[in-house]
Amino acid sequence: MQLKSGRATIKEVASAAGVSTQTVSRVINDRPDVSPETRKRVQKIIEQLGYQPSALARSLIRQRSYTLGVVTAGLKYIGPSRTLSGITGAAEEKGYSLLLKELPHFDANTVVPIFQTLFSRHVDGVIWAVPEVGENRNWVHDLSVDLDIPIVYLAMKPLEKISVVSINNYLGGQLAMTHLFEQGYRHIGHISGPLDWWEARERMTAWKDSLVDAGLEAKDEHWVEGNWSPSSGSQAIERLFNQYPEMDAIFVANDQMALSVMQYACRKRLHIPRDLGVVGFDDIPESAFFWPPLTTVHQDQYNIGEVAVEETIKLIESGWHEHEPVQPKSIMLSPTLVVRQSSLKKKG
Amino acid sequence: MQLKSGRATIKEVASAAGVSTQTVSRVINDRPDVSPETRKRVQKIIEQLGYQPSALARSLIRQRSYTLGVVTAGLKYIGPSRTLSGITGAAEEKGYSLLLKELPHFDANTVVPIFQTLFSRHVDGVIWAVPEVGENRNWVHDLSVDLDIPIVYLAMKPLEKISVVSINNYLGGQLAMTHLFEQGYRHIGHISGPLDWWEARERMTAWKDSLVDAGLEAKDEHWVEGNWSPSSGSQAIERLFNQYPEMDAIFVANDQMALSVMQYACRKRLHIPRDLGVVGFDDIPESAFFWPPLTTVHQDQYNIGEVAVEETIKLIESGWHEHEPVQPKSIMLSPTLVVRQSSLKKKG
DNA sequence: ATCGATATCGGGAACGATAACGGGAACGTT
DNA sequence: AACGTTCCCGTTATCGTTCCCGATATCGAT
Repeated sequence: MQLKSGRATIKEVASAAGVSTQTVSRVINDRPDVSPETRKRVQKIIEQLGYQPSALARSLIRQRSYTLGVVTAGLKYIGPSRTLSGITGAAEEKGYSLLLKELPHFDANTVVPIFQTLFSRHVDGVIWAVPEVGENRNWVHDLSVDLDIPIVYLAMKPLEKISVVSINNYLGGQLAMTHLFEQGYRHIGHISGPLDWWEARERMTAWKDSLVDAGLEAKDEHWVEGNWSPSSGSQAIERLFNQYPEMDAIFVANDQMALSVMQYACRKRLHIPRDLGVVGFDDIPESAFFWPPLTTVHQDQYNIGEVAVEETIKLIESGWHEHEPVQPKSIMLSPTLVVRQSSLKKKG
Repeated sequence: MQLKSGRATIKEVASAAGVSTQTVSRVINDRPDVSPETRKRVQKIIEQLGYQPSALARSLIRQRSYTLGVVTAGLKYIGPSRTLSGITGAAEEKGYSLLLKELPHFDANTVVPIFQTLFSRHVDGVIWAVPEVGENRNWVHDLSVDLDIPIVYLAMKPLEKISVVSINNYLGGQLAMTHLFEQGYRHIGHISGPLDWWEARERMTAWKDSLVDAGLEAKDEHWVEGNWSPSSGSQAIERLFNQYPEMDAIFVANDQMALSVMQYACRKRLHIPRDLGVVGFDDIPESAFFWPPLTTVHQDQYNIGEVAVEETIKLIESGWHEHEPVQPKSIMLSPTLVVRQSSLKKKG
């Protein structure tokens, strides 16, 4: 079959088949009132000309584009891109196309022009795949009031009356801490992510609450704020050991920082997990091949993207058949703990 | 300013301002024949209504959409997503939107429906950001003959009469090998990527040629094929040491596999770089924090995306002003060597 | 007073498709 | 024979813009 970049139009097909454009339209939309012979004849011409209906023209006349706007940030990190991958997969399956925008940074305040572009292209819905950092959530939310298309937010604090899909970061932190307790660690430090991130605050709070619930202390000297990067992890672990020499385990807010913690331990001749238990967060592919292999909280970022698409489309299409409008809701996905050697004091 | 998802149309603006739609059109396109007062009045109404011209309708009537189709694969890996990030950055800057498609795998033969979707949405050009694996290049190329919109290919072998943007993988391999020679290593093994990848073949050939050029042997027992993953690296290094016990250095085709080589060395009490020099490829962020830090070939994948967008737009817009049509060309970007401890035998 | 040039604006068609409606042919029903 | 159905297909209007052309007004020059 040949592709001619959609140059053939419905008119050419119509005149080649000796029918009206309306009839051609009926054929390509599988509508009933066309005689079998005519249908066959038209289909043959369509095949010959490599005709393909213009999605643009269609979007204009029907008032839907079957297009989703996706706003992301930090594609150079593995998390956001995995989520994006989930989005492309699910969108493809549902027959939706994607218009992609990427913020220059996580808390970039360039929201207005981005939404303008998306709206001018008549997207049916928007997936705001930008983690909640600083005030960025409010910038979007202020715009989206009274919007007549659905928005689904990712990786932010669940709120009333809007759709949010997030990993339960707090639960993830609890899983990590419970595991460390079970292994007999009692002096557990924490390297957090940057605290303007909602996800970092959740993980941090879980660390603190878990300690308190276990009747242990969570002093300010027991944790340090990092910025997700390996190099910030290096600095953090150094400071932390100065402030908290008795520390025998550490819950690190992501795997990249955990990696540099382990490198530090290696340099200082500290044995992991004997002298220091380490648990990370994210489960990046390298984690299983660190030395020792890293215990970490696994989150299925691909699945976040899939769920987001499904939610968005549900909201969109519920608007078509008026009877039972779907309400926005928040969805919390549960992470799991992957236990590897870096935290196995008991029988490691 | 309020956003109403583009509900206001040019007609409403026109009647609200008491002019024809034509005049409104002239105002929003900054055309001269409008009186200053009228212009101001129209602009005010536009502001009030939050009017935004429909990019869809525009794309239909002008015959260009200012939209690029981007086909990618393997977004769950860091390389493709960095490139995608470069694409979004450059496209944003040039005022183009992106329609994103992701192949389910690198050598998926679902090319036809993907192109159909893109064409039906009237993209002005396509960036084929899928590395050359197996026959996937031909599937696309067969379709793209006689196409009236430009296609720019990424990460594949340069060819006549088409536009390709690639990293010079062969040069990267040479950089790695030259460096190992300089450090005094003579028995250099190789773990390649999967050889249906063009990039893997290039790196492998560079390894082989470099050995031969240096008057050394490159036997079949001196290298093993991996599949980019850390676990394949584990298996490969094990096999390789059995086949090639004298090996004193190794050039690994990517950092993830190099990581597991180093983990293997750690288990076997081999000292890096003394007993085994290691050089990787990619320069993933973790590499600087492996133990020891990994010497690797750095490729600027973000820049590939940027260059691809620039090339595509150059080809597109050269078609508008007919006088000097730009010819497709191949661009090879040079990688650089990042020297870290894993290969510094001399003065490490 | 007439003409031509310039500035300003609007009408109609078109881009490629669909929805709503209407009309003719063939058929059966009364 | 008159009527209503059903099947099939075409006409017209529309989506939101822009382009081509023409219309009017103004003003200085003849």
